[in-house]
Amino acid sequence: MRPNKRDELVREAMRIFDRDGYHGTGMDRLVTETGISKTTMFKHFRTKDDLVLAVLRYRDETFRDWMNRQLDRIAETPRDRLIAVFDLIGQWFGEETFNGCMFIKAAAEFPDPDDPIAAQAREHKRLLARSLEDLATGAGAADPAGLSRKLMLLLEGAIVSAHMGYNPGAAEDAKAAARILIADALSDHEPG
Amino acid sequence: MRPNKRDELVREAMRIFDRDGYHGTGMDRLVTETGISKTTMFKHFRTKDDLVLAVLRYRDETFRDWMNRQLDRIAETPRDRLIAVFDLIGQWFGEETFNGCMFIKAAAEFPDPDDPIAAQAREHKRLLARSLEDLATGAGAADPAGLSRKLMLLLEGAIVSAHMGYNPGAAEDAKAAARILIADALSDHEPG
DNA sequence: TGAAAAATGTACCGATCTGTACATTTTAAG
DNA sequence: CTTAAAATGTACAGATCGGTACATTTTTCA
Repeated sequence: MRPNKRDELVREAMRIFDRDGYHGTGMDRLVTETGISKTTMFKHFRTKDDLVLAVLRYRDETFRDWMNRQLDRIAETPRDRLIAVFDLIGQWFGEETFNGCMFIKAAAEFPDPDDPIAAQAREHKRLLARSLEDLATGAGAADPAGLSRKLMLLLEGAIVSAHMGYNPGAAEDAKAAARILIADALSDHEPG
Repeated sequence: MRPNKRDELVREAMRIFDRDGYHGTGMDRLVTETGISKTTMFKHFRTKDDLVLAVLRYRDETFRDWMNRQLDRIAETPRDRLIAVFDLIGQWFGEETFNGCMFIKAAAEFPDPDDPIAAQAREHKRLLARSLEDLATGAGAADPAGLSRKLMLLLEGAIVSAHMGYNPGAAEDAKAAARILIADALSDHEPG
């Protein structure tokens, strides 16, 4: 049980930051809600920003891991996996604790693009886009990077629409749109 | 000069909130940067949240007004206007002060969906979606609401991608995707 | 069992937060 | 010019912010 409280703190802080926001969550609140002492927190993390960064790294890891594993499980072909992405986010949106994307919200709360937190958020999205691009390549798209970027737009848009609460069927809409874009990208017509 | 300082405050606060975030901007900072006294601020707005709300209302008004006027100016048909939306956001992304969408960021910083600030953000998006739906109806789409929701996904996705800085060509990607979705929505095939 | 490491509780620091009190000055309009 | 409204400056209240000091207790592991 070497770094035990540390991991526990990261997991709990993730939950609380996601629910209440980064600036909206004070260290004292973390103490009372996790039961972990402030002394311990600042022994593991020099600053609150360091904790936020660790939370985002953990979130990136678990989220992409979950998505990749689920995709492998529920869909066979790269093309089907590209579409299944939108089933997964629909499932995510349906969770009681769903409160939008922690990286989009981090970008909103830490406006300086040079801030390591903003950089980590950007990197998470890059990695997601890379995964989609690999699937698009496997599906035989003529321009896999272009298809990936378009599908990322749908993904981000669905997350934001669902989070803001003005489109409860955002995942289904995104899936329908994705089908159209994928069909277009896999057809052999001339671009233009 | 009845409500003069009030309007000036709202305009300046919009700029500063957009740049530094809502929780990231203290009232004292607003005082030093706008030159307006704190006494005056709290005479016009009972709380900071009231000021945030006024800022969002002003932003909603000016943004949608700008978009509608520009659309009328640069495109003739409803179909062309639906596409021109993505030229406009590309123009917006290119502004030096571009820092994402104030409503998406408000939703990120004020997580309670019953908060009037979150409600105002939601309402702004509903109004935008309504505008797109009207254009889709004018363009002869079989399912204008559905097309509007899909285009909103692209719009939100482009804003987020551009803001987070991982896709500098987000507006162009969104425009290309929009062309495909619009063509599909205006064709007379059976829906799948 | 004993020693090192980890975690705790409390009390505190200076800074910043939203918001107020109040007396004074500036501005606008008749 | 007068008068009322608007805006200002200062000073402050009470709470919370991130972060630290330090002595004590708990846990781990050999």
